[in-house]
Amino acid sequence: MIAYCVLMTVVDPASAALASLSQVRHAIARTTTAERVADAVREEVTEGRLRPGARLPEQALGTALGVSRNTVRESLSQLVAERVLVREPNRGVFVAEPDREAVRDVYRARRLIEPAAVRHGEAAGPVEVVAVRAAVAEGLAAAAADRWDDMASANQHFHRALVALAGSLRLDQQMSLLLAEMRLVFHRMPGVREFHEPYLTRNDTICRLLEAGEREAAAVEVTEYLNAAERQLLAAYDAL
Amino acid sequence: MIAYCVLMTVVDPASAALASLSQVRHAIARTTTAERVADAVREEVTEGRLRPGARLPEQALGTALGVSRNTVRESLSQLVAERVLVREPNRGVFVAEPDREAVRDVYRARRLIEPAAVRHGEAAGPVEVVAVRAAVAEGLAAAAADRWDDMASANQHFHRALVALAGSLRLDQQMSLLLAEMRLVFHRMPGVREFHEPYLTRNDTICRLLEAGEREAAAVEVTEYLNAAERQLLAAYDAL
DNA sequence: GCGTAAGGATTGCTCACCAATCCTGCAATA
DNA sequence: TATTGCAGGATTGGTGAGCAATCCTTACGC
Repeated sequence: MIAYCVLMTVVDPASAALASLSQVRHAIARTTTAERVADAVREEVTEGRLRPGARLPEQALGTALGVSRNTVRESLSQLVAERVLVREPNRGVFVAEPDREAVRDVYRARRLIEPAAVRHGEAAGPVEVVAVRAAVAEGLAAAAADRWDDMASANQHFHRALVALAGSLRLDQQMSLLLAEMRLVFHRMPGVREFHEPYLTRNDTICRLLEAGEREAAAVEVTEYLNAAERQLLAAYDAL
Repeated sequence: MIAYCVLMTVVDPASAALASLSQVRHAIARTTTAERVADAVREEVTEGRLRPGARLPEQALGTALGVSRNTVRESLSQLVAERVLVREPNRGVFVAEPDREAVRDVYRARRLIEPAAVRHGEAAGPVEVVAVRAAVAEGLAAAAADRWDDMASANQHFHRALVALAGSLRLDQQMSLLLAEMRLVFHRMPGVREFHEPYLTRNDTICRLLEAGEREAAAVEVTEYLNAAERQLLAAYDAL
């Protein structure tokens, strides 16, 4: 296999270039209708225009988006798999309402993944650390401009950048799912600003440690960050 | 919300009992046809009866399983999301053929998750360690009886049990996806027996360390295990 | 050998339809 | 009063036919 590729490179350099193009094929490939519908619904949910618990009737969605009910069904199934929506058999699909246990479970996973990525991530090169710094800057800028929604997004970018230190596409995708679920948690409670603001300086601290190469210290800081965030969220649930 | 539940308990104990029943609701819920089709296809793939690269025409599947093409499409979409199948737009869906890079990516993720679960898992109680021991015993028994397929399954149970030490349902599911992908890797190459057998004693070693409470040492052992397995698989790819 | 056109097969998607299930409201009953 | 029973309407789960677009194959012409 490898020998074959090498051979091709020797014989015909252009072929190798073409072969590498096949990796971006999915980018060229026209997005399917079902995907676009799923993207649209997902955005409505993550942006908070569809609140947790809201019902999504297939017929209504179909006519609203100008696509058939079958296509809608396909999209909804995908979002159910992503935990953005929940299907209740013979009743319909609803925007998920993460409960206390969901929060605890998500944080158990995050406490495992994020510090480990910071501590032992195999792709923690300068480029990846720069991405972390960029997310921190994005958050500070958004806060300075009073754009609180953007600050929340920047915070997600920060955590995504931390996991990216592991250099695993599959882990990145898993993290995206967890963060999408966190968005739903935030939409269930008030005070997004109050929640995220204190973490701006924490993010900066973690990033500085990373830039200084002190990964163990950074990992410890991440763990404390996550513990504090979980405590705060659970307390908010109690007060609900 | 919480106050309301407590109130109900005080006023009417039977209501609390009924409320607890809602937690097993999903167990009652009749499985949908699309799900069953997905399960069937997934099993065909993981059992190796559908080889990597095999094509799955929607029409043929539908008539073979006695369901409509729409239902088949829904099932296939789900399996594509699980990475068991790959969809090539306007061409069809195929059993995935994990390449070298897929193997490297999966192992990057596993090297992050598994040692971290062993090292810092928050649910590493006696019960969970017993589950690890059970998987080790299962593998030894299968090997003693020359049931090599069962030994491979037992090995997967072992790694699932390691991740279960973290106590996160979401992490468990992510691990299931990674292991399903590994099954496809094994089906692409010969010598399942030769590959798995040497790891029986390693599994036992890791389990002993866990039982002795030496989690750090166990985690190091898991890391070396994964490194060795990845090297062996990549070498097998080169020889392909 | 290489480009190209015709033909067939499959996918992506729509539409119309039906049975089963669920929800609602209302009457009947204890 | 509170529960039970029961039409009715709405929604879901699933089917089948059908059509345009795309892809693959093959044959043809140069």
